[in-house]
Amino acid sequence: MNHIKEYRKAKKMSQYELSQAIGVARQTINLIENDKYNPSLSLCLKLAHVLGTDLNALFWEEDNED
Amino acid sequence: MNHIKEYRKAKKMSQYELSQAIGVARQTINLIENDKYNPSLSLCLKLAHVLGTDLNALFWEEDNED
DNA sequence: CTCCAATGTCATTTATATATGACTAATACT
DNA sequence: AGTATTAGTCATATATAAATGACATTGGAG
Repeated sequence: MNHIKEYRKAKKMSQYELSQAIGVARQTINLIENDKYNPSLSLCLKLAHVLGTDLNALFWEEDNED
Repeated sequence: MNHIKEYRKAKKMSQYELSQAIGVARQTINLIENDKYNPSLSLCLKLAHVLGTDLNALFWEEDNED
């Protein structure tokens, strides 16, 4: 799971607005928020910048490896 | 630019060893280290785990606004 | 120097991220 | 009640990440 939706809501943006700000399709945002697939690094970087945060805040889970 | 090569060298791993540890082809590691393309988030996460670091350390550049 | 491991690179193929258009289901507002 | 906006989802098409096999180059060790 990622935290895109939380950060997007905090910015009071719709999926459409976020998609336009980044330059991707609305469906792409929707699929990523719902973990339907696996965005590219460059898209992750754009998301982090537009949402005013960083990669770890959006995508990093400190997991235990067992 | 990313910092994969530095972290890989710090672990004294070859591109091949890193690729095997992650489960991708050696060429994939090579291309990513040389910024030839744009890895997926899941691959970035695996890299960070195997290299004992996190997403920001490997891929985040804090751009200053001046 | 030779030998070998590590790296860079190329061409081809396969898997999948992303785009596009459409439709439905909520949610919000009058 | 309605209408508009937002969000979830589907099917199809395209771009590109990643796999594979091969070959050339570099760098280090003997």
